[in-house]
Amino acid sequence: MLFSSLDPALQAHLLRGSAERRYEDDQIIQQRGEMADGFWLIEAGEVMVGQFLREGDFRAVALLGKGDSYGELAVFSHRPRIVDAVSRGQSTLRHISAHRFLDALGNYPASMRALLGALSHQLQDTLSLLAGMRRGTNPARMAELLVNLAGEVRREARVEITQQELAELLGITRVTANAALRILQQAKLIERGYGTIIVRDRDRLMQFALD
Amino acid sequence: MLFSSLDPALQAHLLRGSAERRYEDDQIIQQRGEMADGFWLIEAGEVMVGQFLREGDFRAVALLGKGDSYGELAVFSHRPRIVDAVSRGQSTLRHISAHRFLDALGNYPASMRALLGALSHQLQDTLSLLAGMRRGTNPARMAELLVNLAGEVRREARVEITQQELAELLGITRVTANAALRILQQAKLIERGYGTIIVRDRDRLMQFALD
DNA sequence: GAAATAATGTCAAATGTTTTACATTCTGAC
DNA sequence: GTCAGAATGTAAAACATTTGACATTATTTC
Repeated sequence: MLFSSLDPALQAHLLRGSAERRYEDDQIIQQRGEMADGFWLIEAGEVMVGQFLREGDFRAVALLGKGDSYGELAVFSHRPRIVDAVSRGQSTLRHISAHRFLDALGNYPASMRALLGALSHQLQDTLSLLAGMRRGTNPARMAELLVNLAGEVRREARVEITQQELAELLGITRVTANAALRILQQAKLIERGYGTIIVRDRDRLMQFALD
Repeated sequence: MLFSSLDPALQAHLLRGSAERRYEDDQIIQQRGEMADGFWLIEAGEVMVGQFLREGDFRAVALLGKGDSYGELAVFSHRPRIVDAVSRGQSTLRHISAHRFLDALGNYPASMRALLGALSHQLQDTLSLLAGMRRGTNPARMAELLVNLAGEVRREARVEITQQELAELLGITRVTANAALRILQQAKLIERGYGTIIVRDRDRLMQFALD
């Protein structure tokens, strides 16, 4: 994430001047098309980033959590925002103004280099994702997604997410997502619960993703 | 593109120290996994960027032409390259060393800001593409791709590309690509030729892409 | 604890995509 | 001009995904 790549002194400076904002479940934080006046740092809770489609469907791009930042891109590019962001459950964010950010950044040349590195890294990841999109079967792509969501946890991670949300992240329907999960469960890699997926064997799940 | 966002004086400086290299049709310019020692600027010809899959298939991400640069990401992120690059027909590139680039960049703070902007813009575009990937039917996605390839041309653009390559850019098979093109032709938006697509009506094609 | 709401599990029909296969057309080389 | 190679056009079968529908189970609300 970009904010965490900044110099700690700069991070502190930005936080001092930031405003805390709370959002309720499903509340819209930013909308596509708006011009950026700053970016957000997630203090607590989770945020879904993606695009609302015409019919009201949502195509998720990422699920962000505590310590993650987002919205910096539109600040740097001076272009309208290209994704919608929605609070998932209650969340607390800090809003850091573009003006203050860009001004302060001039005094931290090392942080600019760090930003270039972090941005490049992220673009590499995204391109890799784009190239790999269609690769592999749905169960394999689902396995990869679950490994990411489960995080670093060694064994028995509990991921609190609905099958609807998983489907939106993969760009498939809930029926197909459920079928993929059933296959992973039959292989004893996960277990399906109400609003949760339990990752039983992260290592073998990761192996499965590479097929 | 990133190179073109740099200060003209910096561009000139980098070009002076660059080495010219020629590549033949289908020759591999860079491979996934290599560490970066620089980036390329395309002087003439075209370069396909994407990933070779295990079975030898190729999943294209972009088709670059004269004036475009690529390979900067791995330089900034200090990570291995994540895409393969292949010459499409003969091409002439200039290789700019990472060392020289990063050294010179320190003297051009405004260019660093410009790079942040250009990188952010590109990441925004890529995220948008990622979110839109599965959206729309194949004919609609094909229409969008052709509009991009046709460039700024007002009417009657001639795009020299095979259906196989179009399929690789969309991540579908040639059969499906052909079917999509047939539909666009039936709507009198394009015409299919041997190794070429003629865009008859760019405006309506763009309209079609939004369905 | 009953009712309302949210989420999961599953099915069948319709649709879309890939695979496989082969004929045809175009282009460049000789 | 003929031939070989490259690219296109198309069809049928196999496979995968979506759509729409409904039953079931879990959770929350009152």
